[in-house]
Amino acid sequence: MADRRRGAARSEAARIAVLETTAELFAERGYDRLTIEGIAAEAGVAKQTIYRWWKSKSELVAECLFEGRLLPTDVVPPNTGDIRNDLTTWLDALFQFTDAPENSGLVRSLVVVAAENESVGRQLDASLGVSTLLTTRLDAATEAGELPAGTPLKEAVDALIGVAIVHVLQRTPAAPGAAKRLVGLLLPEPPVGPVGG
Amino acid sequence: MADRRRGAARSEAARIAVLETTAELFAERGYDRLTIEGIAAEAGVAKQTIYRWWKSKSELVAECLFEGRLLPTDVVPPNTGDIRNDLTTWLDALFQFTDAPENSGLVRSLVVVAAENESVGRQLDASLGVSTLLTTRLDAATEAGELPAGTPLKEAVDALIGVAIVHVLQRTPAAPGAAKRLVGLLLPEPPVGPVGG
Amino acid sequence: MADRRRGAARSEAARIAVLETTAELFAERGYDRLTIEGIAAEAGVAKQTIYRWWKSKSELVAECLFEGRLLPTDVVPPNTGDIRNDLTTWLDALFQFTDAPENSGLVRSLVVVAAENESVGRQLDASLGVSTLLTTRLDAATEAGELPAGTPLKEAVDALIGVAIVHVLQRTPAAPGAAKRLVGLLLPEPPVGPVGG
Amino acid sequence: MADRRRGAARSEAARIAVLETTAELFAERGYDRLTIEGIAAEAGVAKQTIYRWWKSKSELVAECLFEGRLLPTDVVPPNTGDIRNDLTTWLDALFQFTDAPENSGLVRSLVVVAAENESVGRQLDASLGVSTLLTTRLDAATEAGELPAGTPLKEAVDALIGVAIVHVLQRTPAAPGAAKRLVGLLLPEPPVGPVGG
DNA sequence: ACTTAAGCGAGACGGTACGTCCCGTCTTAAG
DNA sequence: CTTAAGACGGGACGTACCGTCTCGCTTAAGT
Repeated sequence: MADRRRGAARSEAARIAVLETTAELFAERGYDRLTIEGIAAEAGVAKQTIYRWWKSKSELVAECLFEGRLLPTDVVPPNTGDIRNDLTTWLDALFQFTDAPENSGLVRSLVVVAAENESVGRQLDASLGVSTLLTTRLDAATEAGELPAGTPLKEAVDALIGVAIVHVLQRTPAAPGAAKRLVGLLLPEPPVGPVGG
Repeated sequence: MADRRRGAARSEAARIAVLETTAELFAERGYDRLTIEGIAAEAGVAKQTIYRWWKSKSELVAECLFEGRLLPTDVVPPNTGDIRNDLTTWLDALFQFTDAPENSGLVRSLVVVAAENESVGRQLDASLGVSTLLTTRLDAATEAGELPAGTPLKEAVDALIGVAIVHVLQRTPAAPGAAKRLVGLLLPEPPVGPVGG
Repeated sequence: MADRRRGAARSEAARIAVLETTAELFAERGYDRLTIEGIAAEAGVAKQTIYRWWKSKSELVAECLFEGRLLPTDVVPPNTGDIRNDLTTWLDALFQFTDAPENSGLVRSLVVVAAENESVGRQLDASLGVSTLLTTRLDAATEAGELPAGTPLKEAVDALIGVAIVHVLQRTPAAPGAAKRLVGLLLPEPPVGPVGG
Repeated sequence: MADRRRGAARSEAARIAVLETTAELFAERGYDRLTIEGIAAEAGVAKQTIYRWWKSKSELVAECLFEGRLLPTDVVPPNTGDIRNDLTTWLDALFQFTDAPENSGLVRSLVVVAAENESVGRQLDASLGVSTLLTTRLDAATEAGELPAGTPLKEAVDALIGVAIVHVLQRTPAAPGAAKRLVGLLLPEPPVGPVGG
C-alpha cells in the first residue's frame, strides 16, 4: 500500500515551519534578501532539510504562494448579475491591494519570482491571487448573454493583470476611476441599436 | 563653465567599458547571474571604479538601458493614417520580439530590474523600448478625430505594455491575432452612426 | 566522552594544509607579505575555513610556531658538566642561526609577530626556539653548585635572548667571541678563593 | 649656485604637517594601522606629496623617529661618578617608560619598524631613545678606571637594550630590582682582592 | 614679461586583500 | 532514512588602501 520502504517519514512539522518562515521572511525582506540559511535558522531546521525537499529558493516561495501563505486568499469576485460592475469592484479591490505602500514591495517581489520561476509565471494569475473564479464568472456572463459572444476574454484578463503589474512596477497607483475606465474598454457595452427583434 | 575644481576627470573610457561589458554580460547571463566583479574583470576596470559611480547593480543596468545598450533602439510606430492598423503592426512587432526564445529571458530580466530599481520601473515604457512616439501618435490620432475624444489613452497604453509583460512572465507567446483583438478592444471603432448613406 | 553533539567534525586535513602552507609562505615571503587569501588558495581551502578557526593572521602564525613548523626543533643545549662552556656553545649556535642571511628575515618577521600577538610575545623564548631545557639546565647547574646561589637566572636568560634580537634588528651579526664574552658577563666565575695554595 | 633648477621649492609646511600627523597617528593607532592615506587626509596634504618625498611608510616613521617626534628626547644618563649607580638609575627609567601600559604598544610598534626598516634597525639604540651619551659615559668610566679594562661594553649595551625589548615583547614588566641585578651582572665589581701591589 | 619646470591639493584609476555572507554539498550523531 | 547541527570549498560582496596617474593651480628660476 504505502510505497515508502522504511526509515523516518518526512517531518510535517519541519515542512510547515519552513513554509511559515519563508512566508514571513519573504513579506518582511522581499525575495532577493531572502536566504535559505536565514529560513533554516529562523525555522529551527537544518539547511539540508530544505534542500532535500525543495530545489531552489524560488520553488520554496512558489509552494508558499500556491498554499496561499503569501497573499490573502483569493478575492472572490462578486456576482450581482452585472458583470461590468462586478469586475470593476473586483479590479478596484485588486488595485487597492497592490497599490498600498505596505504591499507594493511584496507584489514587486512576486513579479520577480514569476520571472525566475516558470511554474509561478505560468500560473501568474493564481500567483497574484486572481482566482479562476474570475474566468468562470466571465465565461458564465458570456453564456448568459451579458457579454457579446466574440469578446476576447483571454486578452481582457491578461490586460487586467498586466495593468496591475504595470502600476506596481511604475510605482504609480492607479488613477481614480481607472478600474472603471479599463473595464469599460475591455468589456464594451454592445451598441444599443434599435433592437427590433 | 566646468564647476570641477581639481583632480583627474572621470575616465570616459572606463565608463564606456563598464557599460558595454554590463550590457554584454546582462544579455548573456541575465540579471541575477550578473556580478559586479565579473563586469570589472571583463571591462578591465577596478571594482572600486564601478562602486564610485554606481550605487548598485540595478543602477548600472538602468544606465545601460537608458543609453539604449540593452534593447534595440525604440521601434518607431508606423504612421499610415490608420491608427488602429498602425498600433496593431507595432504591437505585433513588440510581441514578436518579447516572445522570441532568445529574447524572453532578457525581457524577464528587465522586468526584474524594473521591480528592483525605481527609476527603471517609473520609466517602464521607455525601459521596454516603448517610445514616447507611441503616445505622441495616439495623441495626434485623438486630435485628428481618428479616435473618439474620451478614449482613455493612459489605460490603453498601460494595458498594452502589461499584456506584453504578462505573456513573457507566463511563458506563453501571444496567440495569433492577439494584437489585433487587443487593439480592437482598447481602441474600439466608434459606432457608425446612421450617417445618411 | 566527546562533548561534541552534532555536525561534522573539524577537518584535520584542512587544519594541516593551512598550517603547512602558512609555514611555507611565511618562510618564503615574511609576515607582512603573507595573506590569508594566499594561504587559502595555496592550501586549497576556503577562506572561511581559516576565519572559522583562527582570529587573525598572527594567531595562525602563532599556531605554526608552537607546533614547531617555523623553526628547527628546539636546539638542545649540551650538557658536558661545564655550564659556561655549554651555554657558550648553545649561544654560538643561536647566533649562527639568527645571523645567517637566509634566516635573519624570518627571525625579524618572528619579532614582528611577537610584537603583534600577545601569546607569541609571552612565550618569546619558546617562540624563538629557546627550549625550556635551557632554564632547566641552568637551574640544575645552580643546584649542582656550578653557579653561585644568587645568580639572577631570569635576567641572564632575558639578556641572552635580548642580545640575539638586538643583533637581528641591527642587521649586525654577533662579533666573533661575543657569545663567550656574554656568557662570561652573565655567569661570572665565582672569585677563586685563596684555596690553599 | 643652487643646483635646483626652477619651480616651486619643497613646502616646509607640508613636510611638518606630514611628520606631525604621522607621529600623532602612530602613537594613537600603532604602526600597522597607520596608513598613508590617513596621514594625507589628516595632514591636509595630497598623497602624492608624501610619495614624492618618502619611499615608504617605514621611512616616514623613521624620519619622525630621528627627529625625536615619537619618543621623549633622549634620556640623559646621570653622571654622579658612580657608573653602576648611574646606569641603574638610567635603566630603571627606561624600564619605567617601556613598561608603562600607555607606552608599551608604542614601543612594540617601534620594534616592528626596526624589523621592517633597515636604517631604524641599525640605529636601534638611538631609535629607542638610547642616547650615544650612554656609550660615551661608559667609555669615560672605563678610562677613568671605574670599570675594568676588558669590560665588553658593546655586549653590555646590547644586553641592556635587548632586555628592555624582551620585556616589552613578553608583556612582562621588569621585576623590581631587575635593573640593579642586571647592571650587577654586566658591570661586575672587580674582585676586591688583597691589592697588595 | 614670458616661458618653463617643479610642487601642490585633489582625486580618479587599476589593483590586492580584507572580513563577511551565503551557496549547495557533505559528515556526524541522534531519533 | 530523516533530522538538527555544522564544517567544508567556493564565489561574490562592499570596503580600505596601495602606489600611480592626471588635473588645474601656484610658485619660482631662467630667459
